[in-house]
Amino acid sequence: MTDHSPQSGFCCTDHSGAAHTAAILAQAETRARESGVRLTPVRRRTLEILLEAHGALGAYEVLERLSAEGYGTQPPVAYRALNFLVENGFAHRIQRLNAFTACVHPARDHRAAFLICDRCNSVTEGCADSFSQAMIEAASAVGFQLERSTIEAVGLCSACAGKPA
Amino acid sequence: MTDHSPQSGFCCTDHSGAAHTAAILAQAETRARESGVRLTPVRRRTLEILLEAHGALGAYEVLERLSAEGYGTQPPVAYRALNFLVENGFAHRIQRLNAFTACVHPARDHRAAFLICDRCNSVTEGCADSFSQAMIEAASAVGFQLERSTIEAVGLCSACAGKPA
DNA sequence: CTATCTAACGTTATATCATAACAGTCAACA
DNA sequence: TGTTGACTGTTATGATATAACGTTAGATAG
Ligand SMILES: [Zn+2]
Ligand SMILES: [Zn+2]
Ligand SMILES: [Zn+2]
Ligand SMILES: [Zn+2]
Repeated sequence: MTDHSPQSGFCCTDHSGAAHTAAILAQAETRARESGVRLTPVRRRTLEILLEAHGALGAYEVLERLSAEGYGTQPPVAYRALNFLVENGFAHRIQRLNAFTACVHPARDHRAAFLICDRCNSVTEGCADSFSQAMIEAASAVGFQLERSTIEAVGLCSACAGKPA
Repeated sequence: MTDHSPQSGFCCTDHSGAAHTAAILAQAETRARESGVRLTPVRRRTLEILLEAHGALGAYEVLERLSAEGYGTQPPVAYRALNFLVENGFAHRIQRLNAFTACVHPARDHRAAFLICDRCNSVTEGCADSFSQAMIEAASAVGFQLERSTIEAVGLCSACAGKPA
């Protein structure tokens, strides 16, 4: 149920358990130390908030929680922390939802793809390394030097697919 | 230079020539007639505006042009026309840019992928039917019923890759 | 131990993107 | 010819994101 190895394609939806949260947070801290970036209190708390969330969170939702806990109350506070997390591989931005989600395997370099449920808005991160490689090659065939890709799929998660419309 | 067949992967960047514009517009009109949707003046003009543009256009850019030509002056005018075009396969939305681009082959059913140049903001539409199929299968392996995907790649177009930074 | 520097944080103000809600128009048609 | 429904337009507002600037606090050089 909980295979985060890079070849596994899409993985499970449930990343909100406390065990996962703690483990992922620990990985993130290790990686931050190794790469010399500072996982400051706001940044760390923002990552925790994302990890505790069931789906992706909008910047203003994150801001609400942060300001309720005594951090800054204005949008840049949330956007700065979130952008830091995204730029350093601790979180991903979900374009379709204008929202952010914690990376489920921040310890390794990877290309991600996302499965977004139309019904319950759950977001599942999967590994898109092979898709990305194929796209880099297809793009290069027309002279385009591909740097990074956004892959977001919309449909029904397994939980919602079972239920009636 | 101008192969729009569905197997060709990414195709050329230059779709702004008058010949292309006219041909694509004609295809769109044919398809609209066939599928019983109404390509009204605002909608048709909006599609022309997208076709004439070199890259993707934001809704407010489209609105500027429309209102300068005597159409409505308020955002819903542009958003309604653009949403109509997207829903009916005449245009695509580029999530990363909050912008819209005319579909280069509105005559056929297809899954699109986009190559977005970081430097000049050009947008190239390519065919992603095979990627999409592969993703549907990968998603189905974890019980996700995939409906549609957004695939957007960022990098340097062939024109910009040659130039100095 | 100070002076200086800089990354990070916080604020105010504003820009940018998008939609809700409702009124007028007009062609289709019972 | 009255009704209907799709379309276009408006006003008003909501949602997302950033620019610009002052403050704080840890790091480093003197
Ligand atoms: Zn990730
Ligand atoms: Zn679901
Ligand atoms: Zn297309
Ligand atoms: Zn370019």
